[in-house]
Amino acid sequence: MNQYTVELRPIAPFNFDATMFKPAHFPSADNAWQPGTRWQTMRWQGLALGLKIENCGTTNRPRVRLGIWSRGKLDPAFVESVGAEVAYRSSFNFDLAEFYRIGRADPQLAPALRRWRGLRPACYTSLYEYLILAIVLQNCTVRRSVSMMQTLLERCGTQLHYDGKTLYCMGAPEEIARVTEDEWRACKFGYRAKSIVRVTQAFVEGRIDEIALRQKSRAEQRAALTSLYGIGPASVDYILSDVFHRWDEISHISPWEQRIYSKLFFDRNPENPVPVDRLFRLFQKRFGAYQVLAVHYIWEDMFWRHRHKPISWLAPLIRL
DNA sequence: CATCAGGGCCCTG
DNA sequence: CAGGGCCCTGAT
Repeated sequence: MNQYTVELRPIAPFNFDATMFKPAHFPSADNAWQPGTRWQTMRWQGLALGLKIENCGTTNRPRVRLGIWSRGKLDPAFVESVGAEVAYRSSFNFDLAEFYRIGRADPQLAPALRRWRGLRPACYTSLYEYLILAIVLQNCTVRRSVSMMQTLLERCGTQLHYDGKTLYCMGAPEEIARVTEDEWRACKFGYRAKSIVRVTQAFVEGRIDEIALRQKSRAEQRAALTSLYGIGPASVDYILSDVFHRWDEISHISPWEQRIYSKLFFDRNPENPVPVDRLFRLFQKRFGAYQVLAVHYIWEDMFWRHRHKPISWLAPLIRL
């Protein structure tokens, strides 16, 4: 394996661990984390890369060392582009100042901002990989989603050994396209098999260009995503925020999130949740243009606390 | 054992 | 635009 290094400097403040590890995510064989280090595979321009993202700075003077492992040689421009993509995906260059100025006035948000100062939303995958994830999340428990992701990695992924880790890198759309709908059904993907095949086909045929879509309007992004078979309002809402960094709108709340939000924001018994319209109004009124960020901070704060010491009301709401 | 809802979406009427 | 069907799984 060839190895390369890039230095990155996120805008301060930067909380490395709260940005590079999200305790609410389920484990996946394409990444590993320990405090100060995230290992993450990445399919970039068709190449399977092993990344090591290391904290070399502090919250106020952030520095990140990005190690890149590759089977083939990489030219300097390619290496730079990997660095830029990692910075984009984890919002290294987003200035949190305005959000903090507004958020500090909110009595519920302020403590979370203090505890997690420098936390940024992060999506460690490409749009294509996120679409696949969105499909395997639909209508199933965490265990089943984990199993389907593992199947995808084992069947179509590339196993990488680097820096003492063994991780899978997700296959390119062309590789996933070699598996038929019937084969996915045999792997217990159920009706999602059809969605996997059709979304993959859209990428193989070049009908979706993630980089170009980043510059388009919200409406154009929504239309492009909705046109994909198996991608509806819930998946689109996650993608608009996680992949395209639109942090000013929450337009979909699923029942399990509704129960958690009801407890968090209204201290309601999750079995008797408040209507989603009330949640939408609350988010809009209290957090306005930063509602996705505000909810993310409160959400992550809850999951870090849960990880440290299980929260009794939360456990039954997470369907394992 | 049977039934059913579920971390959506598509399609039909 | 409301509601049934869809693959499976786990809860009852």
